[in-house]
Amino acid sequence: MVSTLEVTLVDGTIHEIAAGVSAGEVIRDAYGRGAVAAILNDQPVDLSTPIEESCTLDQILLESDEGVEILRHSCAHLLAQAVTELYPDAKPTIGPAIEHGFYYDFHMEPLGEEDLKAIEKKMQYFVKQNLKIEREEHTSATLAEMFADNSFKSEIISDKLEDGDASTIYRQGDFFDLCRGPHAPSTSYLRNFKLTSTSQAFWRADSSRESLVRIYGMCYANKQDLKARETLLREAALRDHRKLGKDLQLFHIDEMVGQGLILWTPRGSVVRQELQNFIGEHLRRQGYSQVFTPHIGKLDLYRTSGHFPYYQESQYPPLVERDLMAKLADDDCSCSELANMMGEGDIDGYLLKPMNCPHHIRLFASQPRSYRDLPLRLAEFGTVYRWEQSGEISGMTRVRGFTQDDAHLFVTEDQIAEEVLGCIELVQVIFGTLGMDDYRVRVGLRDPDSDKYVGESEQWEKAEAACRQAAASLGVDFIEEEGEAAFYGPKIDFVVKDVLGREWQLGTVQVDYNLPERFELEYTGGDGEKHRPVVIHRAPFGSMERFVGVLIEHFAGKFPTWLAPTQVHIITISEKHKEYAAKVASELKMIGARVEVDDSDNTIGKKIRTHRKMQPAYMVILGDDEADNDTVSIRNRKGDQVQGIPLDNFMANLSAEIETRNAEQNLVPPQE
RNA sequence: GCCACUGUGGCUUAGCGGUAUAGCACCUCAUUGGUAAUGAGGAGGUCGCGUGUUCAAUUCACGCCAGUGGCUCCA
Repeated sequence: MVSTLEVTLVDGTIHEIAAGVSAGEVIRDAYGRGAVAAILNDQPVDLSTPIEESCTLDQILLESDEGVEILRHSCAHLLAQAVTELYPDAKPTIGPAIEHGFYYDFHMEPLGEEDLKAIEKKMQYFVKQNLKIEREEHTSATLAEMFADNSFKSEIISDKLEDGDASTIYRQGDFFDLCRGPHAPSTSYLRNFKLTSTSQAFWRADSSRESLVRIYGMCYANKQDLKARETLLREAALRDHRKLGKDLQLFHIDEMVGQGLILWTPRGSVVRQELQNFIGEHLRRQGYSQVFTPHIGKLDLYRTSGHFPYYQESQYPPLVERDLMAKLADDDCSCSELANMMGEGDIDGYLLKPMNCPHHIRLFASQPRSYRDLPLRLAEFGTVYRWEQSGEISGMTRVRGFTQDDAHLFVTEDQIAEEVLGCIELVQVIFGTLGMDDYRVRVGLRDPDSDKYVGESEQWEKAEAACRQAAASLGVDFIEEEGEAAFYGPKIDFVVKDVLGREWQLGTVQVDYNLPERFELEYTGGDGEKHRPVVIHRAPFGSMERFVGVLIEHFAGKFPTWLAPTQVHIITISEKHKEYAAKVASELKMIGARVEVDDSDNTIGKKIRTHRKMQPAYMVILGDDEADNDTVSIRNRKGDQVQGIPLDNFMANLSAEIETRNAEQNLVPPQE
């Protein structure tokens, strides 16, 4: 007599089944096809799992987030199967699902692009075979035996499993892998995948351990999703600020000048200058004082601040005076001796500044300060230099020299909350004006296990509390992340994504009790006693380079009128209109517009096509009709056009659009 | 810094052991054209840099520089 079990589905219906019937069968009867796995008593399991007791059951749809994640994990196994078949010496290590796909790390000889194609082909072959993916349970002893030839898997087994514990493997064809599952039922579920790239990784992300070959792939539930992702990546490539920066002549990076060093072209400099003017207006309103400080400072300054001892590897090496250098050379001083003497302060030198705060702090300390002077807000577009690893440098977003829209606010403890809020409001005004609403707020805290921070615990706690409180008062979601603090204090960061989904920290506000302590800053309070101020560091753009890089992608090179490197391109119909074009150009320049004239003898279609590439806010076309009536014909970037607009009218509207920093272009009504 | 890949006139690109394609851009001439390419002609390159192999290197090898995708790092 076969016993009968009750299976309760999420919709509340109860199915009576015989013991040993698989979860998949019950689900298929109840919901039809479309599941990739099941949830049995709140545990994700394979569809093939036999039901032995009464239970609750739900399906994981192939098209759901959880379903696709399982698919991606199974696809990682498929990759490992293909790799081990083609390269019998390759040792699989780990292979998880990630956003959009999966990767798998192998201990093997490095692969090239050709190899990737061959692996992909082999994977497709296994997909066609439609191999069953089957779960097997084994004791740790058996598992240790099965994976004896793979030291990585052995390490996992001995680390994660107690003696006598059982765990599972998944088998497809001749291939099997240690894995908890669940997995898709068979390889034919995995057909919508594509291998994307290879890279080096380290076993357990530890660079002192074995170097591994990582293979990345993407995988989706259906063909449309895969195609959509491919299309998105192609479109993203078109918005890439490195490509647009070249096409639109916004910046140049020169081999001869150096890696990660941005040369701003005239057109790019316009964008930067407009942004700086914009922020300058807000600084004046908020009571900031503008300062200028040099690009270098003595090593001792940075020993005091902590920059030199704590972050030596990410700075350019110190500059040493010529006479001292000559003397050291005469004394046969070795490089390591020199480094030691610098580290210990036996000789001094200068550092390219990695941050602006020490200079600003010395400005604060240059005079006796009273509580009446606070808050003292010192602002500077200060250029700083950091030795980023060569492989990490990229376009404008990761560079070695960059200009921060920096400021340091010297405040009393009572003023922290209000001043932090003022900083955050500034960031929000800027992001709002530019239509950047897709950002997240991150409160960066200490990593409790790291010793890279300066200062006392007590001060950190106060500062972290201040940041939390400020973030909470924002009214937007924020997350706290350990290990994301600056070395002198916690911070509130505004993080945006670029077109490829990579995150960049832009605006930042940091509360710092430590540097005032290290520099022994003081002010006289209302009580006549000496008190220590708190420093708030803030940079709403972060760096001009990174911000403009992200902005190029945000606008796809189509800057709003106030930011556009050239705002109006004037195009003549024929030679007869040169004179009128010159007149219009000079009047537009009188109101401060950035204008270019094309009175060449190319055809009108040709000229429009050419100028479109440079993305002016508007093109103005001038012919007989316009010259005779003092009007203009205007064309926007979308190709909408309007004719017979009186020149005065156009100028007034253009001025207004620029002055209000309108993110939209409104001078041409949209066409049907 | 590490791994893989890439580097040909301003841009996109063909080619490959015998100093090199084509398109766009540029210049000249003709054309005076109303909203996404008028026609003809011309000029422009020590094929990233260096060393080696070879009778001969842009092509092969090695080293360096720079870029791309990742890894690691990121005050």
